[in-house]
Amino acid sequence: MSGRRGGGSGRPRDERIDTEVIAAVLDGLRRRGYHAITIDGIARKIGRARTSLYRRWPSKRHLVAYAIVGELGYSPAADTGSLRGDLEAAVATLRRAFAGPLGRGLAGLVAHMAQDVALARTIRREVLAARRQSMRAAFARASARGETRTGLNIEVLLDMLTAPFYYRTLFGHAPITPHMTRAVVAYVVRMARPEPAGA
Amino acid sequence: MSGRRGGGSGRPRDERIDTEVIAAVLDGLRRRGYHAITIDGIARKIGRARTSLYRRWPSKRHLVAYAIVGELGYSPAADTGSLRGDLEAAVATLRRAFAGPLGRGLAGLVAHMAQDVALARTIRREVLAARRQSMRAAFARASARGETRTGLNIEVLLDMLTAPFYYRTLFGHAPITPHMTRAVVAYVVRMARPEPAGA
Amino acid sequence: MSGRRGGGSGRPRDERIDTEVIAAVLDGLRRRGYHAITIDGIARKIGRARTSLYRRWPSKRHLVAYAIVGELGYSPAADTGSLRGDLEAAVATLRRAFAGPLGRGLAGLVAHMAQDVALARTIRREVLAARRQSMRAAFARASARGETRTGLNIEVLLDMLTAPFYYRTLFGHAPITPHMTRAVVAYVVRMARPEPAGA
Amino acid sequence: MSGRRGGGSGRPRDERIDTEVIAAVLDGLRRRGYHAITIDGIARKIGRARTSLYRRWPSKRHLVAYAIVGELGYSPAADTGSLRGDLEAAVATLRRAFAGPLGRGLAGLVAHMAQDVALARTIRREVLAARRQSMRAAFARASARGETRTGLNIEVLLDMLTAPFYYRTLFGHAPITPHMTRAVVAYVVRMARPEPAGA
DNA sequence: CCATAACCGAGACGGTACGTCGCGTCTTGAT
DNA sequence: ATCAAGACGCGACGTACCGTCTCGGTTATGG
Repeated sequence: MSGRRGGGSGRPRDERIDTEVIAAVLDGLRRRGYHAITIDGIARKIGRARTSLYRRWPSKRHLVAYAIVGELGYSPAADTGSLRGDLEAAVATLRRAFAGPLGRGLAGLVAHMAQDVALARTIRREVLAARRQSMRAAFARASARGETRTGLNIEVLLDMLTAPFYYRTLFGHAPITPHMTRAVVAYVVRMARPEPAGA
Repeated sequence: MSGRRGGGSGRPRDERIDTEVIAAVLDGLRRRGYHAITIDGIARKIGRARTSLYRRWPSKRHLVAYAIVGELGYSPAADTGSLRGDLEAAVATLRRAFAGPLGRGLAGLVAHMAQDVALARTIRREVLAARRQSMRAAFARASARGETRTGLNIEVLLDMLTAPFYYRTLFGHAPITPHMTRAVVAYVVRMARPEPAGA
Repeated sequence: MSGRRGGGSGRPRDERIDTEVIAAVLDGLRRRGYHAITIDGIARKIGRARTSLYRRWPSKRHLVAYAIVGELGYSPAADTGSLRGDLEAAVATLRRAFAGPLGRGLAGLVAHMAQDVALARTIRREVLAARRQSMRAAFARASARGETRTGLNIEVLLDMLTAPFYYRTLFGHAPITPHMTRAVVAYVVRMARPEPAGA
Repeated sequence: MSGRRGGGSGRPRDERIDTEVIAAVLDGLRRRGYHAITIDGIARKIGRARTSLYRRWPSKRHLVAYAIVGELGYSPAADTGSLRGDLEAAVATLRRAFAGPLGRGLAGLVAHMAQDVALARTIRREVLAARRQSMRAAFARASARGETRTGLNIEVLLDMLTAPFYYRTLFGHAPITPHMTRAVVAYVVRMARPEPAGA
């Protein structure tokens, strides 16, 4: 997402700039929110030239998206031995991410996705897809262990599992708490478990 | 939300302007998305003066929020006799709204909520709260009919029921279909139903 | 050259801004030369918004051209009773103009004329044409008085009369002095005078 | 003017680059004018590195000045036997030069002279001075032949002779034609000739 | 019936951020 | 020491909206 050079020719990029920029963006998100982020502001804060940012990211939205993607990272798809454990691990990374700068930045990111199809595609591929894949794997393991019934609509379950965290972050009608986190996972597990034997 | 004048004296407001503006905003949302909405653009499109818009709404975000709130409207809180029916009715209004201009405008609204606490409060109060209240009532009726078990975390259930629609609209990783709608409602109903008798 | 509004509608232009801008431009030309002129610098110097300049002139070159045209002004085409007197009066306005900010600005103006055909046309029309016309009239009066011979190539004479002032200003190989001014006029008069009777 | 390296060690300069650059600059001047000349553009056009240009000329204006000086060249100071012939020869080289890329480049050169005193000095020395010296020699020969009267202000005559060509080139109010060329020379010769005997 | 007050239209104003372009310098690896 | 490649710092450009303001002109209504 941050343009890379081809061969070994030419003066090499100063890797520190990348780090400084991302740090400044995340700090800006955390402290004042997305709308306060300015290319010029970032550049001045880290004492670099505006040009050096535009050399790496074609526009503000790409820059912020890049920072957010790095922050959200890739959930390690823990294998804890139980569906509940796996899902709680997956969801915990979401909760942690949203508690930091990402929480304030998410709304801005979403807005830019709406006006830049390519950006939206990238975010879906780089962030959402990876996380969903790891959660699908958790369901597959549970299925192999006989913990889940058949005919589940996994995609919908994944939405019901994760969407509430995005929703609460974006609309702020209720906080994301450990209790709420456990409740969501518990409900999903309940939906997925096999029919009781004597039915 | 659209500012009103004081006494009865003076030239009266031209009510048509309100209508024209809202229509133009929704049309703009539908056709080109939130970021393409411009106070000046709206004014030119309907052949009115910019002043006339600022006289009604203090800023662009208020205007757009007003248009969106009106479009989302208040879910009629249908009482169909069954929890599944009630929830499907409630969710159907969401689905319809997101299929129209609101779908494209949601991201922008969310972004402005993130930078304007007062606006966020208003949206939560005027839009989310009303819808949630009607759904809570549906759960209460179901409880009275003995359709649900006790100890349910209704707030979490409401999030799991509605968040997927916001989530899919904002991130676009999967479409909102009738099949998906039914699946979500079915899962929620399943989570809420009483324990099978012979357990 | 500075865009004018149509009817009487809308908030009227603040005429002071025009004056302040022109004064600042001329002062900048005089003190630091053309290349030091900056839209933003002008705006800051007079405490106005950059927008207010762009509202009047579409670009820096238009602004500077406008300032210069005003400064060069229109030579009043004095009628002193003799060709020498008329030409000296006409040339004197040139000399005065080039001694001020215009001298430093002329090179920049010329450069911009070379890259903007429309601007070049305007300058020729508004500045050169007017001055030449008044000098042509002086020759016509001299002709009526019998001071000049027939068959003169007036256009070439006008170039030989005025070009040296532009030339010395632009290339700086020699100063423009009263003595040089008189010499140029004297030579032109000599070229134009009738053949001596007994030839 | 094109910087030279020190000792004999190291990889030798590629002389072709000098030629390619100058050719590209003159071609750029001719086709799109001074403002379209770009260090980077030149380098790309000839497939060389920007560094190779900066190694030879310290800045864009030096490069262009160098190209122009070479193009204007040194007038051969012809000795045709008559003042008219000598001056026509001298002026013809001017006319030819201005008909080519130099014509479009002159304005830009003049602008850079205005903001770089050293450059201005160089141009005056390398270009103007040489040409004027050769024309002064022509006047000296004419004086020796008794073709001119005494007390002439040669410097002013030289300006009146050559300035019109610069002037018309820079302002474009009239073309430079053979007819106009002859007229200018004829007027200068007329100004310079001795007083008619019977006066 | 006519004065007042709020409206409407038009557009200038101050301001912020954007993304682009060109400059001239610096840093690298390879001839 | 050159060459090719390209990052870097810098400064200015012109654009786009924002939200505020100041005009002249319009229209109900209340003294």
